[in-house]
Parts: sequence; structure tokens; C-alpha cells
Amino acid sequence: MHFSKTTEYAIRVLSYLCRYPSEPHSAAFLHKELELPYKYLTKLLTKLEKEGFVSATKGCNGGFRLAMDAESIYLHTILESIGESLESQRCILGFEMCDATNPCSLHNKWLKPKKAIDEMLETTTLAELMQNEERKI
Amino acid sequence: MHFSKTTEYAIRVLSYLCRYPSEPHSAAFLHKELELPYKYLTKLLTKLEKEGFVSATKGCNGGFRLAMDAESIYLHTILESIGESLESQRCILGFEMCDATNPCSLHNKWLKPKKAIDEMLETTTLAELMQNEERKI
DNA sequence: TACATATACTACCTTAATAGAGTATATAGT
DNA sequence: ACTATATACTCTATTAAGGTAGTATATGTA
Repeated sequence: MHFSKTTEYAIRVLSYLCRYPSEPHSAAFLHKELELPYKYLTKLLTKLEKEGFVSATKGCNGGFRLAMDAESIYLHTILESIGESLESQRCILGFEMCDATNPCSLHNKWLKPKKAIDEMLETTTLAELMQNEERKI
Repeated sequence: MHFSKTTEYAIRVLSYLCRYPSEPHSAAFLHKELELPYKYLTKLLTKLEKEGFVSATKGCNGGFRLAMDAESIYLHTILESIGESLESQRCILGFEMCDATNPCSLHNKWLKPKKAIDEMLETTTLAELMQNEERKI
């Protein structure tokens, strides 16, 4: 009952780039600042660049910065790009076929929590995560 | 955002034993009936026996049966024994220290979904999963 | 007691997520 | 053009969850 590390990292990095948008941040810097494994981070950033979330500039003073308006980046969209959202759609007990007409024994009980999760992911933007400036990233 | 396989299997097996309590069911039978990997299942059943959820009888006509009143087995308790609930307590973004006074950026947004999940797990009993006799296990 | 049917235990194998190393390539500044 | 600082790419290593194999042990039935 948790996000994958990749998802955690993605949200944290994007949050950081959202909070400090004035200049690009290098992977090395983000690695130190957010304490994420460097090589894993660079790979993730490359992916996020391909997905259009960040823009990358090479060379001196280069780095990554947010490429989209933070108000229009929903968590759901991030998870989708990472490949995590597919997981949330699957049956909570792991059955291939599980829906309203052919539910597993937990199906109905899971509806409410699932709705709460989905709503949160679909209505929360990256910008919203920045509301309290004191919060850690 | 999902249960571990072990948790899935535990709920499914216990659900089955709850639904058909009249006689013990062997691991081999449960393996065929629920299509769970045999060896993994026996390991899990041994664990569930130690945790007190099922009783095991060896020899001919032996097998496993529910050892507790299904009305008093809450999903939360099962997950706790499996070791999954600890996961649900941790910070959604993976921070060591994350609480109301020192929250991560997702902390507040996660409160509601988390509450829905916890409530479901803490109020749902094994017996309740059996309400609709047509449901698959 | 012999045997078939069970669980119990120990050790090992597989897979996918996560993490790391090394190298190639691009660019700003001088 | 040279160099330092970046990202981009490919391949390999580690770890934990998930899964398997083999054998020991217990028990009902004949």
C-alpha cells in the first residue's frame, strides 16, 4: 500500500523544480539536495524530460527545470507517465477480471478508499504541494 | 498502490476457509481451488498457523481450517501479522520523519485517502467478505 | 506395523525494482 | 579551440519479494 520509489522520487524532484523555478538545477545538485541516488535520479530525469515534464539544458550552468505550468500538472498525470497508475486500476486482490458485475470479495469494500485515492491524485496539482513553504521536499 | 502478493494470498485463503468451514482443506486442495503457487501457499499457511488464524491437522483427512471467529478477524489484523500494515504507516513520499508537525508536501493531501483505507481495514471483518455468496475468492 | 496423506522445515532459485559504473555527447565560458 | 560542466546512453550489480525443491515429521486407516 505505497508508491514505488520511482514515483516518490519523481514527485519529490518535480516538487523541488516547481518550488525553485528561477534557474535550472543540475542532477548532481538535486542528488545532494534531495538525497536521491545520483544515477537513478539522472535516469529518472531523462525519462521525465521525454515525458515533457522537465526541460534539460546541457553544458555549463545547465540542468533541469520544470517545462510545464505547475498548476496544470496533476499527480495522476505524473503517475501515469511513470507507469504507476496502471497498478491502481488493478483488482485489489489481484484477479484478472474484477468489476462491478464480477467482483472479488473485497471489491465493494475497496471502492471508497480507491475513490479517495483517485480523487486526490486527479485533483491535486504540483503547485498545490508548494502551498506551505516550510514543508520538506 | 497495492497489496503485496502475500497479503492478497492471505486474504484469499482465509476467505475461503471462512466460507467453507465444515471441514479442513489441505494445502494441495487450496492450491488447486484458489490457483495459488503450492509451495508459497504452504509457507504462508504455516505462518498463518503460527499467528493463530488457522489450525493445522496433519495426516489423512487433515488440512487447515479457520481457528478464529471470522466475525472477529479484521483485515487490519491480518495485514499486521503479514507485516504489510507497517508499510501503510510510513510516509507516502518515503521520508523517515513525517507527521503533522513536520509534514512532507503530500502529507495533508494523503490524510483523507489514508483514512479511508485505514477505516476500511479496521472495520471490515473476514465474515463480511462472505456476504455475497456469488463472489469469487 | 505399513502406507498414504498431511503439515513443517531448511535451503535454494527467479524475477523485477532499484542502484551503480563507465563512457559518449553536448554546451557555455574563456 | 580548449576545458569544465552538464546530460544521454548502455551495461552490470544489488536487493527483496516471490517462488521452488527436497526432506523430515506427524497421523488416520487398513
